Amino acid sequence: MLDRIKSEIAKSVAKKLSAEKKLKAVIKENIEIAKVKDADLALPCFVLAKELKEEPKKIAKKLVGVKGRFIEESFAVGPYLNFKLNLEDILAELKKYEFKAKRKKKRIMIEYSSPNSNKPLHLGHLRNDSLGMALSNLYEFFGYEVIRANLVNDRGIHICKAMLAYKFFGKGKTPKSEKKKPDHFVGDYYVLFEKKKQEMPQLEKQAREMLKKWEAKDKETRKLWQKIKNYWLEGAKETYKRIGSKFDVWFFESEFYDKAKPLIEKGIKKGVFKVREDGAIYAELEPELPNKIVLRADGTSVYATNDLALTPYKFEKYKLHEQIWLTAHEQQLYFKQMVKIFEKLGFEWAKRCKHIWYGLVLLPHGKMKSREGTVVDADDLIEEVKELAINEIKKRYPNLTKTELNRRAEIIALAAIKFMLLKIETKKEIMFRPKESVSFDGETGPYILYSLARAKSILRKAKAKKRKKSKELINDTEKELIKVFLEFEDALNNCMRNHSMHHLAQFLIKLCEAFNSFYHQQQVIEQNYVHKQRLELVEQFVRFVEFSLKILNIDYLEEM
RNA sequence: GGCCCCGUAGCCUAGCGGAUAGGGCAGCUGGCUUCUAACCAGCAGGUCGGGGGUUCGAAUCCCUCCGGGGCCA
Repeated sequence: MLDRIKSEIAKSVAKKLSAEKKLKAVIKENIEIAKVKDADLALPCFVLAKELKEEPKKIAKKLVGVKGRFIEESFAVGPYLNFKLNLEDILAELKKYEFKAKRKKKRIMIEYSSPNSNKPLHLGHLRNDSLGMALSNLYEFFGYEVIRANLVNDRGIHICKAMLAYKFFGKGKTPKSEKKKPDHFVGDYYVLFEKKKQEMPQLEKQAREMLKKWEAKDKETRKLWQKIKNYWLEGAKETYKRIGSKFDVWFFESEFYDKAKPLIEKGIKKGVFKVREDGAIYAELEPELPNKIVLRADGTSVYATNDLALTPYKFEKYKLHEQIWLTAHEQQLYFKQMVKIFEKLGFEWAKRCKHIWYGLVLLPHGKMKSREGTVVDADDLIEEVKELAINEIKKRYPNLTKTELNRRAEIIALAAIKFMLLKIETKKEIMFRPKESVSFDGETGPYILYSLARAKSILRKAKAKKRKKSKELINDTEKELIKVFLEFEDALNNCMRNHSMHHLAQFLIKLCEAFNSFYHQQQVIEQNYVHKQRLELVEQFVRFVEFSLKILNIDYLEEM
């Protein structure tokens, strides 16, 4: 929508300057949302000055009085040519605007979440999943065919630790018998292992032996492993469903860790991989990057072994054009190394592997460590926030049914958590302080949901009344609100460019702030009639907020 | 030791080289018989970590130092 308006205005300006095509493009590029109150859009003339070899001030002055579509008035302030727009036209444009993007026909796989199958999802996963889902939605909006993938780390020593603890201390126990969510049931044995290890140091050795047995495909070990894994999977899927994470494909490390041998041999012949004295195989990447071990001296696999097999498989099987790994910052070097290795192995798709990373979610005492129990568990967090939401709802609606109370609280809690994680730039670390981080006031998910609910309430009540067109949109708050809509496309484009959803979240905050100001100052519904344009403005607000929330994968309410 | 991020009021945060650095939380003042007060209006709060450079113009780009986080060795 903004793009169309920009184009029109650039056209008008270019006409006045009798500018060539190239200059017209420069003009369009430079048109921005005005930062001053008495204008809607602005054209800073600095860049034009270079092109035209004239002072910016003079150019702005010369352009005063530009006429054209959408333009109500144009005036110069120093080197700026400011525009007041015809708000009726803009509103009409908003009404016409469709949330459709061009079809690019490129297939992309976005791998996100990537949990370990020995413990429940934690707050870090919530950031990953929130981003992963939102990014997937965004890519789809931009015309990609997105395959959402989850790679489960379901093998390794940590898995065996949980298995071993269960074997020793969990005889006959099941998630049902213990009344525990199955992934927590598994996680508890992992924690128990670390605890018991203090008094039973032989456990560590036994875990390693178990891993060897597992790799040798020992029947009994595999049976136990499958059992534990199924428990975990059942619980994890419940959480994924709850937070709205969806996956088209599940990959399990156990199915790929031992499939890289042919590629490794090929790599050795090509000179990409070398054999170290002790027998370990590594990729020589120095001096550009540190060397990377791809197979341990004892022949066991590392993460890289798995990705070495999985990534080519992904491209081949799913005919991908691009691929994204979404992980925390800590794995940046690792993926740089992987891309380099794939390049050296001669895979042409290597350059279309992207690693998108986000800053860690930290706790006041530092990094989350599941082994030490300093983890904010995803399910627990959602429950806690939900309790807070229940209290708030009860204050307002003491007579709701339990089911409805529960339904609303769930949606509000998830909105609060997801929005908290998405409104901050991807690269930034998030310091999580329970009380302050998940608030319902100010720039929060509930604030967005509340604004939307208010708007929807107006729409419901306005249905029965006659619409009456007023002469014009006069009030400042109406103008400010319309102005914010103009930033919508920029917000989406920026999200795409920076792989950060905060632009869209910040847009929503701004839009809701403008809406609430408008709401307080302007009455939409009068006793006998409804203000037509104001109602249309509310309709557009609802449409844009709903769409944005869908991209962010945040569910909303009709009433709140 | 090498590399990657971050540093904006007490706290959190926005700001694809351009107008008076924009919000939120906490604090203070005011507003619910009018479309939902999870809201709104206002006050107060800033050496944009320090220094240097590039530029007509720097929170934004470059260099350097300091502080925080992470990865590799």
